[in-house]
Amino acid sequence: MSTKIQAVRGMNDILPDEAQWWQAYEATVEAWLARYGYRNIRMPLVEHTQLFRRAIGEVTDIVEKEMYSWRDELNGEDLTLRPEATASLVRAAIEHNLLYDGPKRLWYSGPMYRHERPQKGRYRQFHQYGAEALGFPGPDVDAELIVMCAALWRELGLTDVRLEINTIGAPEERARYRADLIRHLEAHQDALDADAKRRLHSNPLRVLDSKNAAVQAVVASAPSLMDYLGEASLAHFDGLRALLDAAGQAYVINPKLVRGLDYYNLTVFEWISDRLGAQGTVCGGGRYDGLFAQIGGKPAPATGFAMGSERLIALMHDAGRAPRARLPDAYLVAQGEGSYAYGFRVAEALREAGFAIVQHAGEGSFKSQMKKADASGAWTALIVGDDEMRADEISFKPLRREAPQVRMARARIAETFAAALARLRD
RNA sequence: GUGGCGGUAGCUCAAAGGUAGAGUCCCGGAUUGUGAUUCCGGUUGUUGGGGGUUCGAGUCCCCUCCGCCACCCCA
Repeated sequence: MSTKIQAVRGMNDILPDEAQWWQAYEATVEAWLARYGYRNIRMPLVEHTQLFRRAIGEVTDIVEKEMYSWRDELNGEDLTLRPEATASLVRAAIEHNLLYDGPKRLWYSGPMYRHERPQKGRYRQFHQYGAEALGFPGPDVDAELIVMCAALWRELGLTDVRLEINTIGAPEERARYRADLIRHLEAHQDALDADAKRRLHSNPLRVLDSKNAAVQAVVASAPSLMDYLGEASLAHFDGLRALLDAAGQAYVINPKLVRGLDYYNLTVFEWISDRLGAQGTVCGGGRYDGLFAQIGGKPAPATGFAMGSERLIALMHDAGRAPRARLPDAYLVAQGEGSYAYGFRVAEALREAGFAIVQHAGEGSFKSQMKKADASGAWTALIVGDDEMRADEISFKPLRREAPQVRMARARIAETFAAALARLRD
C-alpha cells in the first residue's frame, strides 16, 4: 500500500502552463458576457439534496447515480455537491426575489461534481460557465443566447462547432406524446435493449437518442413529438428559427435531441464538436419555464445554457492559439553585502510603477543568477553589486535585444527604466 | 457502472526473464561581476502500489490505484 496521497479520481490539478490557457479563456468569456449585459451571480457548491432531486428529476442519470450526496452527521441534513448550477441559481433567484423588478440576465461559473467514469472531456470535477435569462418568455432571448455563443466560438478561434436545436413542447403536449410513445415502444418490446426497457416507463423520451441500432429501428417508426405540439409551442419554435435565420446562424433540427434534465420545455439546443471524441457537446441549454414553480417559487419563464470549460479549452489547444504569458520586465540580480535589501527597494519602486519584476531569492552565484534571469524570459536584467551600491545606481542589461548595458541612478529609477524599456521594445 | 488498452527519470521514450538506459530539463564548471550558442562533469528512479511464480521479474500471474478509448451519459 502506497502512502503517497494523490488527487481524487477524476479531479485534476490545473498546473501553471495549463492555467495560463484557463486565464485567457476566462478573460475572454467574462468580457463577452458583460458585452451582452449578463451580470455575475455566485452560489454555494453545496445545496440541499432535495433541490436537485426536484429540479433535475428523480429518474435522470444525474440524480440516480452521479451525485456526491451525504448526510451531515452534525445536524442530519442531506447535502449534495452541485452537479450543475441552474437549480442553485433559480433557488437563489426565488430566495432573494431577484425578479421583483423585472427580468434578469445572469451568469455563473465554477466547478460541478458528477460521479461518472472519467474520460477525456469528462471529469468528476469539471467546470462550467452558464448564462441564464430569467423572466423572458419569448423566443427572442432563446435566439440571443444561441447567437451569442456563436460569437464566443469565433472569439476563441473555434471552428467546427455546430448547432443542433429542437423543441420539446409544453408539459401537457409532452405528456400526451409520452403516452403514445410508451404504447409504441411496448408494442416492440422485444427489440429494445435493457437500458431502453428500463427507461420505457420512467423516461421514455430518453429512448429516442439511444445509439443501439435495433432500438433506433423502433424509434424510426415511432410517433413524432412535433405532431403533438399546439399552436403556441409551434409559434415559439418558428419564432426562434426565424430569428436564427435572420442572424445567419446555421443549425440542424435534431428531433431526437431531448436533453437529460427534466426541467426543460420548448427550446432545447446543443453546440457540438467532432474533435473531442465521444464527449463532443461543448454547450447545452434550453428553456425551463416550469422550474421556478417546481422548486416552490412564483412561476417565471427562464432560459439558459451551460458550457464546459475543459472541453472548450481542449478545443482552444486544438486551434493552437497559445496564450501569451506576461513575462517579467526585469529580473533583479544582486550580489554583495546588503545588496538584497537595496535591490528590494529598487524592485518595489518599479512594481509600484506597474512593472513586473522578479527578484532573485536564495543562494546562487552571479553566473547562476544571470542564468535564471535569462530562463525567466525577462526583457532585462537589473544588476546590483558593490559598485552600483557605492554609486547609488543600478545596472540595466538588455537580454532580448543587442544593446549596451547601462547604469541608471536609483533616484527616479521608474522613469528611467520605463524610457529605456520602451526604447528596447520599439 | 460494464468492456478493452496502457503506466519505466520532472517531460518524451528505450531495455524481446539476466547489472535500469537515451534525449530533454535541471545543477555545477570552462581565470575575480554577466545569460542564451558550444564544451566538460553530475543527480535523475522504491519501473504506479501490493502480493505471487522463478536461482533471478520493468518483463510472467493475481489484486489494487490511476490514465486513455468505447459503451453509458452529458458540459
